[in-house]
Amino acid sequence: MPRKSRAGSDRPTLADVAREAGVSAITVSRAIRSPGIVSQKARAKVEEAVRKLGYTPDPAASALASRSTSTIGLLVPSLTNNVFSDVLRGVYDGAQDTRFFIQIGNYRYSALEEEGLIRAFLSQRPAGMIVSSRDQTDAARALLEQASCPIVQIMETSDDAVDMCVGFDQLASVRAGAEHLRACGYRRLGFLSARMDPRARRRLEAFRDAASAAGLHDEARIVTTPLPSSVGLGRQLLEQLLDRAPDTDAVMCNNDDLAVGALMEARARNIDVPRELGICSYNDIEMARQMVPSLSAVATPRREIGSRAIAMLLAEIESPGSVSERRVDLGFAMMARGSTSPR
Amino acid sequence: MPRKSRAGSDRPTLADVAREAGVSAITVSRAIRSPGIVSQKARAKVEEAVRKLGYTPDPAASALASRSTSTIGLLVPSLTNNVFSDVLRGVYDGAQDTRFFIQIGNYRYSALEEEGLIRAFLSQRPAGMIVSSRDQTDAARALLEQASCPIVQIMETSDDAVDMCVGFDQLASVRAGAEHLRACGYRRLGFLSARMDPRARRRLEAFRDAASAAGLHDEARIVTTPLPSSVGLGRQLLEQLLDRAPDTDAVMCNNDDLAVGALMEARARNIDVPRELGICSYNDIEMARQMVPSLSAVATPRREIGSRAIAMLLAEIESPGSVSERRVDLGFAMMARGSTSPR
DNA sequence: TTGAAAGCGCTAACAA
DNA sequence: TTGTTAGCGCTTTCAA
Repeated sequence: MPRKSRAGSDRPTLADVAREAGVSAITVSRAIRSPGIVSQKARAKVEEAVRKLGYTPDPAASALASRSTSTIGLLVPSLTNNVFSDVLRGVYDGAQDTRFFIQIGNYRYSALEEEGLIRAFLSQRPAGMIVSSRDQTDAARALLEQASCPIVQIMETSDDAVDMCVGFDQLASVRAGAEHLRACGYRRLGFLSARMDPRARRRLEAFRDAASAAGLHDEARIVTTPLPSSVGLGRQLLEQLLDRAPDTDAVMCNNDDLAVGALMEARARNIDVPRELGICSYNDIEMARQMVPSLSAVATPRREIGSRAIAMLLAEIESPGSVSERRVDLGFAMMARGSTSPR
Repeated sequence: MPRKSRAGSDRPTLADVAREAGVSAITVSRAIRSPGIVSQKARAKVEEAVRKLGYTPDPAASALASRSTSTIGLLVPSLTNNVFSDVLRGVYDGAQDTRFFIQIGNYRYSALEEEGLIRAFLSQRPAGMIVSSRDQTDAARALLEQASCPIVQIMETSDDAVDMCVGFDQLASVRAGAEHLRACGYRRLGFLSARMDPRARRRLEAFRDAASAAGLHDEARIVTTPLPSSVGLGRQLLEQLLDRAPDTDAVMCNNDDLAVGALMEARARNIDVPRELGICSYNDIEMARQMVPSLSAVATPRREIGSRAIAMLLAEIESPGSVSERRVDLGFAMMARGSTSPR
């Protein structure tokens, strides 16, 4: 049966708008996408027709014809983790008022799930991708390398980025924390860490190195677990640490949840922080700063990472090759507060 | 250095797979979408060809031809708020291993932004939508009512849901908190609330009603601010409350951040919790439970809301009309802990 | 500056 | 069970 308006979709199409405006479909398309290249008159007629019919473009048709979408994929290992909610915020704020949509994929700290998501996202021909790890499977890495859209890897700076990267030196940041504790005069340093994903593992390594270099390494004071991080877990880990090595005088925590938990456990045991026990947190989410005593912390630029990543991506989408600084180090800061003090 | 320019159309299509397998395109399509309806032999040939060519379907083409996508839109007012990160987790876990994708829209507590997002999402012909508010603009509400996909409104139970809803009785939950404080013997009840979106406002109203009914209402003890909630803000709000009404003996907080902040401020001022000041939190995220003393709280079923919402949606997408319980009340629980005590 | 024609890659509808 | 045909609504190309 020849062309005839199908039942079901009463939604106006580009052709309907064209008819209404008395121009061709392609003129409507141009008037919408690049108003600058059509005449004033045509544009006005199109705008009027669009308004009158309540026309909204069909993104699927657009994607099919143009072979590109307005989707930006964002892959994160966790949605509960406060770290990533800050990154998310930076990304979403940066994408606000652009034609782009953020689509989040949560791979739950599984490299295999991540690979599946990368595959699925790329099949949509995204305008760009932001990925949170540099620990992809080989297949995932290959997919990213073959991708035809710009890609930003976030959280770490690395020399072997697929395309662009923005983050900070994770190892140096942990060393700064250890050094802070040492400089305060603490000598029996513990380390608490949950969920040993590759990044957490590298940070633990960095702590070992730093402690060793200072002659303060004691493996008995390193307490880790594969469980996901939480405040309650921080309490448990400190308990374990103190069972094993009661004379520990300071503890570095691999994230804020654990540090808050450690602080609470210390309080429950009437251990004086910072006098009897120094606590240094990692990431520095707002809550950590508001504890009593306020937690000293290695502050990481999570939100900035998100906003910088999306900015780089948008610039690169706009004009490929325009981003000259393709490897951005946003640094970190050691915030000395009440939970540690010179002794 | 610019990244690779235009992608070649080297990507295999359905037609390529069909040629390789020696069957027609539609058979490939069927073998992929509903393997059950093609012969064993054809299926095997198709699977082999798919593997050999590394074929991935193009979702845009599929969406255009079938007039439907595998996208599920999820609209939340905030990404930082812990409340919604729990909901997100429930939704994502439920969508895991299905063919559906979750696409999040963050309307940042703005009804106007929400309307824009609803419009944008619906133009994509989503398979379903989950929306977090019942306070849409009239236009947004109209869009939802005309939508041709199932819709779940979450967080509150309401009688005028657009389609389905899952949540709990927000007003009763706050009344339960107020009643708990009264039952403990507290008599001069305060209330702290940040960001007065419509839901927060309704909860404040419910608190006023409950306090009034118990003869315990005192407007001077109600401290609110339009600022977004944070632990630091909880500290400030308690400070304001105690400036205004120093004899306040208990405080209900409109969420956990504020309650933790209030607890910290009390600690900084050496106010004994629960003896001198009772604190009741709202939502009950894990952190609240781990404080010292542990925070009493009205626990809300955030994760369950997410998983139930996605389950209802998937069922309804699968077979429209199959969900009989279209209005689900998941309840709440008053958790009495150390931050309040009978006196 | 505008338009006509030709698909983009897939699926609905019908036919065999 | 399998295939044929005709689009889905848009953008690309090329021409005017």
